[in-house]
Amino acid sequence: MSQRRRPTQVDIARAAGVSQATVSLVISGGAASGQVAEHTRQAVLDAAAELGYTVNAAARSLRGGRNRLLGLYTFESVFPVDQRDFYFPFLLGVEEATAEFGYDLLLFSSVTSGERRIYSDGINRLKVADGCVLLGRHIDRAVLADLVHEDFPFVFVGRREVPGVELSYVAPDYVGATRDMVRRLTALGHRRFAYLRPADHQEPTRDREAGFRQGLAEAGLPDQPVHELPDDSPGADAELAALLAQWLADGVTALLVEPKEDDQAIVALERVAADAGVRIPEDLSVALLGDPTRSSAPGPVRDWTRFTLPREDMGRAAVGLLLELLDSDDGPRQLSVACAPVDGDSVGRPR
Amino acid sequence: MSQRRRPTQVDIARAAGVSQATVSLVISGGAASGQVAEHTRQAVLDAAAELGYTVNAAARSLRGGRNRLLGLYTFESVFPVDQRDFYFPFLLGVEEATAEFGYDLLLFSSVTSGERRIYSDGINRLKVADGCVLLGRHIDRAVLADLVHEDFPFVFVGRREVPGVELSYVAPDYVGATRDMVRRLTALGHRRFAYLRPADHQEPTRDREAGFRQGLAEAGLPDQPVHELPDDSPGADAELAALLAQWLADGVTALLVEPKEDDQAIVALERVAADAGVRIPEDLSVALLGDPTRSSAPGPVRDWTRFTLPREDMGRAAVGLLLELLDSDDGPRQLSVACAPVDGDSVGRPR
DNA sequence: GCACGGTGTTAATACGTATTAAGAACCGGT
DNA sequence: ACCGGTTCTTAATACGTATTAACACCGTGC
Repeated sequence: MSQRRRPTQVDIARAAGVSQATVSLVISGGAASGQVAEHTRQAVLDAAAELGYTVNAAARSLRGGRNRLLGLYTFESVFPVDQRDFYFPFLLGVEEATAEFGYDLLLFSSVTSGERRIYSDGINRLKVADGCVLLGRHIDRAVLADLVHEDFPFVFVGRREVPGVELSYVAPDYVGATRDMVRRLTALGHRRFAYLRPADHQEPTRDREAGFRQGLAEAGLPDQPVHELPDDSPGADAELAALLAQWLADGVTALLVEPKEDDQAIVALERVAADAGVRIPEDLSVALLGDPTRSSAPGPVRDWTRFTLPREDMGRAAVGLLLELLDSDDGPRQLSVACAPVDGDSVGRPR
Repeated sequence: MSQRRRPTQVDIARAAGVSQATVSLVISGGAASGQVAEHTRQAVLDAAAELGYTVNAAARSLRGGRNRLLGLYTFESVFPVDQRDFYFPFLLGVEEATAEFGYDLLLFSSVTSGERRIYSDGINRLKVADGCVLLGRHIDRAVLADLVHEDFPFVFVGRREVPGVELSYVAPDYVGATRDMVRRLTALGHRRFAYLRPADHQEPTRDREAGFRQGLAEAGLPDQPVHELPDDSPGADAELAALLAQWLADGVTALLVEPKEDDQAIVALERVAADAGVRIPEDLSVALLGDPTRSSAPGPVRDWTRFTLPREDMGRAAVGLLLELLDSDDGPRQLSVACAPVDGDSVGRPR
């Protein structure tokens, strides 16, 4: 492959008999390009095609122009190209909306020195793109603050807080959806609840819990116990069995569970309930506060009562919000997306 | 988005009492930076830290050339983000290898004026990336020739020929795999064959057919009939039933089928054989010359005897070849990838 | 004292693009 | 003929960085 110098706008200008500034007006196609006469415009395009011209993305970025590239970056260790990945539908929504808006999608998946990072040697790699959608549960909050400080346009998928800065994000309304789930359960007659959440305290977890407490307060019920999902250590089943026994002894008739991104905890819950002879929903109603992942356990899959977050729609909405940010001088924005209830069959009237 | 100006190397230079060139030497850390005195270097780093300096990647790229982006473009009308898409595994392989080599992957999926094209107003959009992997069965051969003429580095996935130019590609060895399949069937005792192929005459179809004829010649057998897969028009089943009847009357004991990208033809074949009371493989052995797609028909899925092409590996190999092209001045290259046999249960001894 | 080599810094420049104010040409009205 | 407005093009400049040859200074040897 010969390393021929690529043609620049100066080359096009010479070939078309105009100035480089005119070439730029035509090629960049902005509002000012309307000033250019049609015959001049055509001469420039002909010359560009003949010489095989294409824009130098770096030069355009340096000058503050746009490359019509939107980036996608995840803080998770695995890039979401596996269809079973929780984040895969977000990628589909992002890809679809990006294409529709006439942008190409840049997957920031490169690994250097065994790691994938936004900042490498102080250089923000994301700036190759005009803006970026960010995914992931376990974020680096310092990196987010850095992105805000350098005014790099991004939209995070999910609600996140970083002290001292305001972020743009598209987030499911977990507060409302969880409150509605409690409302539904109390309408069925449930008065005693238990609640299982992941051990970390990320914002989505805190939002669901806030919705839980709102739902209880609405129904005039006292605060009720919140527990952490056991991890997958050897004693986890025994721990869960003990919790289950305690709940039943306390008169708990409904359990709310925030699913993790794998289905291990839900599989364990079903196993422990079956071992204890507890039927779902006859003896204990169980509602999930989100979608379970595709089950990797053998056997029929339960149709859980839950709410579902529209992941593809959220990916699309993130792109829409990001493009709004690119087009305006306003500050960070937040968008809330409703979750949809799914009836399922894991909830019934209390015994 | 507030428009605060970010600190530049000129600002650092002023704060440290040195020139911008000295700042650049320190920050870029190349071989030449060893010339800078330690106390000067420290003053620069202190000033950079105090002012919150980060490198502008676009300016650095403009000065140096490459963006470390590899592109992916498909000539198919749908971008392969659906996991059932024939091309999805290629995308997975491309993404994985691209990340490993420290490049980010740019999906050229943008749609303008209702279309997705490489050349728009004569401008090659792919050139935002350093090079590009191309996919698709129904290609625009003129576009490929244009890419070659402008020395744009690309690798096509699959063997393709364009008059007057030589292309770089990674291709399955369909000739060898089909010849081996014929060899296997003749070893089982089959002497009379029928062959079904798609109606178009793309290179992969021609390669398989060449392998078929090689296998026959090896076994000292005369040429045998080649037919086109019926389309999905109303009379297609009748047409296929007539062919089946003719084959059986002629003593055909083995059928070779090149699968299309959908499974419609294979579903039809199974239906027609069952209607005619022809059992596979007892009455007629059937071997597929490639992978069938995931079946959309209800019921158990047959384990077809076939060869399989390693689509993810091919995606990876395409990236490897593309990076070789980027790093060398040599001309176009071709790489052949072996297909793996799958025993399946649709082939047996002739009656 | 002069010449040479080594060390350290910098002025100048280039990379390729986008923007803007200025200039030129043209047209219509008075 | 002159003036003002419109259309179109362009000279000049900026964006932020990396590179290179030139320069200044110092030390050493003759």
